[in-house]
Amino acid sequence: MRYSHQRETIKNIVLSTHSHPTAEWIYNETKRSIPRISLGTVYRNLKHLEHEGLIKTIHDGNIVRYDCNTTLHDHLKCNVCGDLIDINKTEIDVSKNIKKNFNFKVTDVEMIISGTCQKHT
Amino acid sequence: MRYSHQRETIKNIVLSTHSHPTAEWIYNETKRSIPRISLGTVYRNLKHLEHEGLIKTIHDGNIVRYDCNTTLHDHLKCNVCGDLIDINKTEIDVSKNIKKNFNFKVTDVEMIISGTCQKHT
DNA sequence: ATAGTAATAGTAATTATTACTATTTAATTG
DNA sequence: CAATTAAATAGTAATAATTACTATTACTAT
Repeated sequence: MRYSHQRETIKNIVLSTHSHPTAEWIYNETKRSIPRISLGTVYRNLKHLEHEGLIKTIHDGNIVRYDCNTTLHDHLKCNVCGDLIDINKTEIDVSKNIKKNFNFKVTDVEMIISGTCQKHT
Repeated sequence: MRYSHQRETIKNIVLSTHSHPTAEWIYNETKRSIPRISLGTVYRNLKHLEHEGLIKTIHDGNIVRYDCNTTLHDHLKCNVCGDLIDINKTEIDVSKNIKKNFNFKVTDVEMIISGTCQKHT
């Protein structure tokens, strides 16, 4: 992987926020220091960074977001303000704890566990 | 809600499969009995059916699927064949059980719990 | 310094979904 | 039953997010 100023800038921007930004937000932030950057460059480098394990893609409904927290964790999504709040795996083992620990009123849970099913053993 | 042959057909198709179909698949199935049906009609009626609580939307990465199982449950997604396997809430309380109960090798977990955060109390 | 090739900018293409509008059709009423 | 009314549809256009394409730029090794 050859050095590029654009990728370095994108990396620093994503790694410096915990706000789960979208590609569009990252694009606009990057434009502040590299005004002529291309949106395609942002997408390409986000893919590279994910492939290197530096960031993770998260699917917030049909909105794709990027997360600098690559540890195994989940999210609480507020339906009013849209915020995503990080929670650790251990904290969700009993879903009743969410109300107590986060003062968060749960209305829906969407979880997809990925892996390999029994057909491919 | 006025009766429509199109909506009735779409409803029957979605309710008769547990394969978590996409809008495109439902569109093609519906065309078999209503060849001139419009894709917009499919999307509009899937929204209606969801609004009535008859079906649920699930987000499989960036692919939107529809589920006739409206009970609170999650999914195992196989990275090899793409299948989504229904699992009940109680079965995931301890994630180690997944390997044992489903012979499913977990590589990633994506979960979003929706609701209202403490800022809106 | 130059050559070679990866990365970029800018634009076009693609895909999924929604919006729009003239026409059709289900329900209502006389 | 025929006429009326408004909801639903078909067909098409528009939108949004992402990817593909290509000529140009700029790292890096020699």
